[in-house]
Amino acid sequence: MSENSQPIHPRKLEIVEAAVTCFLEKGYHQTGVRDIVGQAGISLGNLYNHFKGKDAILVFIAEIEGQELSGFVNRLSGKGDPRATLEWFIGEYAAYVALPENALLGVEILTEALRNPTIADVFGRNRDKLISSLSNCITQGAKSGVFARQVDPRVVACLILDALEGQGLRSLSLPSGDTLATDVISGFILKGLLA
Amino acid sequence: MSENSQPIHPRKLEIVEAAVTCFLEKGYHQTGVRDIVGQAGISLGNLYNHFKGKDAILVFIAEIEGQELSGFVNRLSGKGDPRATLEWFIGEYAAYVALPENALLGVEILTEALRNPTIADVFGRNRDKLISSLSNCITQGAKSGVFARQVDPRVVACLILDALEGQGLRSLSLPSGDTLATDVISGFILKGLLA
DNA sequence: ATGTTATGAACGAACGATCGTTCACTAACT
DNA sequence: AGTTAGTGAACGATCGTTCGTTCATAACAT
Repeated sequence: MSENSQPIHPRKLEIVEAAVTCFLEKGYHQTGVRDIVGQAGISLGNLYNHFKGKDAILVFIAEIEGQELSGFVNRLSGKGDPRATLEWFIGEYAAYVALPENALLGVEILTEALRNPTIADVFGRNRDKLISSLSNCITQGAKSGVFARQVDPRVVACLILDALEGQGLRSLSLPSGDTLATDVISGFILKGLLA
Repeated sequence: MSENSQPIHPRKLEIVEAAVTCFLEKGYHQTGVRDIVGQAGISLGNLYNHFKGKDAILVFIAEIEGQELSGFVNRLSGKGDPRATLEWFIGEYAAYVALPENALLGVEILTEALRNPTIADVFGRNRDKLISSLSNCITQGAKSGVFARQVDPRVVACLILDALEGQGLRSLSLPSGDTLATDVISGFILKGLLA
């Protein structure tokens, strides 16, 4: 992990924040660096004092996203009751990906990762940590007999993430956060998971 | 549905095919019209004799995708045994979205639909038909007692689609088509669905 | 049959706009 | 004096689109 050997320049965070705003509104490729510096209220050249280029901004954002996910990873890797942990995760992660910012940025990073190796690297590492810890939680539940033993827990973990993220993406087109859907998904997953 | 009142100009299909090739390789926004006409082996101006603009090509592709999905919709809406129909659907749709062309084009259209109303319209209609027919199949199964009655079949239908499409997208990074994963997903869904 | 007109596919130069990036320069603070 | 943050003009490239034009064929009139 890239430790904060030196605290991040505040201006750099301002730029990131402005970039996020633009990426959410127009998407990564539709956003020009001039949009970003305009939103940040700085000059064009100054952006390059803090970032090597446009790409580096998205990489930085992806890394931040990874840090945000570490909260989930830690709890999933903890020694708590697997079923309670999983139920907690589903609820919290559903809420997390239901935020437009997270849903939109997530899909933006995902699609960019399809063709941009640098992004793919960061994204892949973040995702692998999440899948592994979730998969591990399922396995722990199986060992204690609460969950059914899965042939491939990682596939189930992916299914859970896909379902929650898909719902998060879909909630963008809906008036308000549909908590009902989350309950339905949570119930369905638990039924499929319980021994 | 827009019936083929007049057969489509062969050249138009050549352009679409070239565009698909480019979109798969570079993505929609990263592809220039010059890339497309280069791939198609035609002149720049000629493209505009067949399409109003770059946007119209993607709309056309989305419409074709909708036609391809109608096979699934028809069978799901049929009167066959719900469980057999569902199992068939999962297998076939998993195979469908495991094709890189379909997986990549799908996510390309989805992300474009997030901000492009025209694309959102076509995409939304196609998706709604698929969700409705799948949801209907689940409901039929519940009526005949094979499936558990769902509070919201549409949410479950979305979950199924998300799981399959997510796996399809993930299979892009894998060496070969992972049929094991499909079986795992299929088993998990059925377990959650059966009465 | 022959000349005339109409059609529409095909072309590629050119347009104005915007792209990401660089660079020479200034201002401020060590 | 040296370092750092900041500026915006300028660069070459590329963007999607428009335009005037060519040309082979089709339709029609004589």
